[in-house]
Amino acid sequence: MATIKDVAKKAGVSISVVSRAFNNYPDINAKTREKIFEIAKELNYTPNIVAKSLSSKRQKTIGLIASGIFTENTKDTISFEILKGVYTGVQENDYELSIFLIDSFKQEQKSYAQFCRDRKIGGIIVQGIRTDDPYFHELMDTNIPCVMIDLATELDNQLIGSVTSDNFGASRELASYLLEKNHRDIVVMAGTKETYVNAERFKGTKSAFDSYGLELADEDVLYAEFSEHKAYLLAKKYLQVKRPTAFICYSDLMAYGVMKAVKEKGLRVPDDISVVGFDDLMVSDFTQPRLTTIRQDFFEMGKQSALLVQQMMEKKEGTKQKVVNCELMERDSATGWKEHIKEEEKSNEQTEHTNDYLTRYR
Amino acid sequence: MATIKDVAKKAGVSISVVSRAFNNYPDINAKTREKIFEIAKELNYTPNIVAKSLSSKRQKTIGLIASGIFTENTKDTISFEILKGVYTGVQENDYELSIFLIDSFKQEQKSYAQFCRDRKIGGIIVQGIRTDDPYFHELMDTNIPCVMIDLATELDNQLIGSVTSDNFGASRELASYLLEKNHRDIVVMAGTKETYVNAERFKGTKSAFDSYGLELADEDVLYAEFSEHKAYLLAKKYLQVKRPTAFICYSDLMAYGVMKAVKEKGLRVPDDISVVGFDDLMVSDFTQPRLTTIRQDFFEMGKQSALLVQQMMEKKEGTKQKVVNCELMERDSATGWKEHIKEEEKSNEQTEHTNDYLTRYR
DNA sequence: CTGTTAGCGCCTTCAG
DNA sequence: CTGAAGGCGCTAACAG
Repeated sequence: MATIKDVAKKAGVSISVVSRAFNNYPDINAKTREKIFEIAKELNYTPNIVAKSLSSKRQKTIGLIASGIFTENTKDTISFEILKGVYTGVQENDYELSIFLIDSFKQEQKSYAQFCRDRKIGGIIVQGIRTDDPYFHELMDTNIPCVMIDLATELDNQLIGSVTSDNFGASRELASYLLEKNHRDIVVMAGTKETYVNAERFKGTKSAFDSYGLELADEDVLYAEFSEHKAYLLAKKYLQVKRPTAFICYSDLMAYGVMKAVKEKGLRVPDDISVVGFDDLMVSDFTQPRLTTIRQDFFEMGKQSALLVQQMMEKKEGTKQKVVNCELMERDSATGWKEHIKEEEKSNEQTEHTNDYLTRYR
Repeated sequence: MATIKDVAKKAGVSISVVSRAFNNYPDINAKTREKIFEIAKELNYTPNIVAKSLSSKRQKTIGLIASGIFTENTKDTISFEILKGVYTGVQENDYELSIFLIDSFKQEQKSYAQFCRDRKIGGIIVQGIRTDDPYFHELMDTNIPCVMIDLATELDNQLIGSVTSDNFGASRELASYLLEKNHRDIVVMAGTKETYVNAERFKGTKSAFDSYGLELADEDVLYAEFSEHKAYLLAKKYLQVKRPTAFICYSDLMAYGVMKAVKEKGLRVPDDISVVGFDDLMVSDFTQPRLTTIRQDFFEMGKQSALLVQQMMEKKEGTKQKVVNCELMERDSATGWKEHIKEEEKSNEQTEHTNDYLTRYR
């Protein structure tokens, strides 16, 4: 375990020179610097991050605070994708990552702000935490730069950034997709009303309806709080009185619930009712039928968050709101309304071919 | 940001007393201790972990080194489960966790040992790294306690522990399950031969065959390196010449590949050929048909690893090899072999265990 | 039981 | 361009 001292001694300079060399200070003789690096390599020396973090003025560690990871549906692997993205972005510029996973069940939650102080965390990324979380507000009141994933920020706070999917655009595209296919009796299985992503998606849906001169009736908008089971129950109830031609769901999980309700009603997806989702979870490529949905690039969102928070930590200028594009994954759970009836009549045999193989290579 | 100094001053004691109070030293007056805690709470003080880690003799941070997370099949969410388990186990006892994700594609890998030194890591958990990784050996040569997940350890090194699934037992159960259902033409889609888990699973399979007086022919054991696509290709090729009644796959991913090959051959799963897997990935509950497989409890494995490495760091006695139980998930991809059932009906059950049988099916 | 005194390994003024 | 010196916040002997 070589320390900075060893390097300094062997190089015949003082430790402060070594330190400066390693931190890319400009005021070091090129030769000295070179020699130092040489010796460092020889001695297999790398700066101790802990000591560095303790003594240094500027923080180099980023905190990722994620909630709901333990309680969330196991089909839901979004947090992992985000984590991978964050890790990638953090590592790219030699920052350190410290993760803090919140379990909303456990009582003994610790203050996020304290978590940061104790670890000398200089910038943080929050994901999946609720805006009414008291610790969240405490955190916002610190002077630590913070980027939020999928959370709105009306506050014009220079210390707060955000990264989200293009919820509006994607949602608009999704609704348009159905509208183009002549669906007119559409019900929206929304998530949690107060939520930022929900609001954005709803705007997108409405915007698409607007373009067609259509309106969304209140009774055709259901709120299932992003829960598979609640969506199932709501859809089931709805189908007892009405028969729409399509469901737009604001999450894949809810789409699964809806599909279940539709099937239990003795109806077919998509022949009788089309169902589309939002997220593109892994499982959506394996449902029966495969779910047409919006793919969110969670990895990219994580990575962008890391990059953004670094930018803020380094006090560089730049936009503090990043939007990541989505992609419509056209699969088998939605079909044209009316047209498909004709199609079905003329070609019965073709259809069997499509659903057969589950395993596909991308 | 209150520091230990502030608390000491306000409490009218020296900082070392505060330090000792917080570290539960016995030689502190109960009243003093109480007062210190009181003031600490008042000042909202908690010890700075970085400073602690720098100055303390005993290390309190655990490293998780995981490989293959970025390159692995996206259906494969095993690493995430392990991570969650590790996090849980680490947090339970106020250790710190530092993660190190290796991307085998990237050239610029860093030394694991250095990673540990730089962070004052006192114990580490490795997952998914290959035994022929040079950095791995360097790590083993340090005096840092290390627990390996799903890796064998013949070495009787006091600094090395391991946590694995009960690969042998589960595999034996899996084969027995098929054997009981009268399958006799079974092919094994194995993983990577040199791998610990593969060897254990293979032993399990053989053990089950032994109990039935059967043997496994070499040509009926295929090695697909745990790859979905390779398994698909191997199965496809195999089916061109032979027609087994069942496939035992040493991973779910490979089972998907096999199912695909079976279906492409115009055969049905499980009516014509049964297929079973190992892992129980999320997707296995959604394949068509749903995959019968062995569920591994990766969360528990992660948690046990964390607990074990702590035990080693604290130099406590105890077993250094932990085995986590698996569970057979009986779903729809395997069924009884009908022709055998008929045969059996006419003949005596006793004959089943004779040598006749063995020769007949060799 | 408590205080004093060195560090842990590095960064960062401030002189020179 | 380089060196000396004083921390960062805490732990750990060692006296008292």
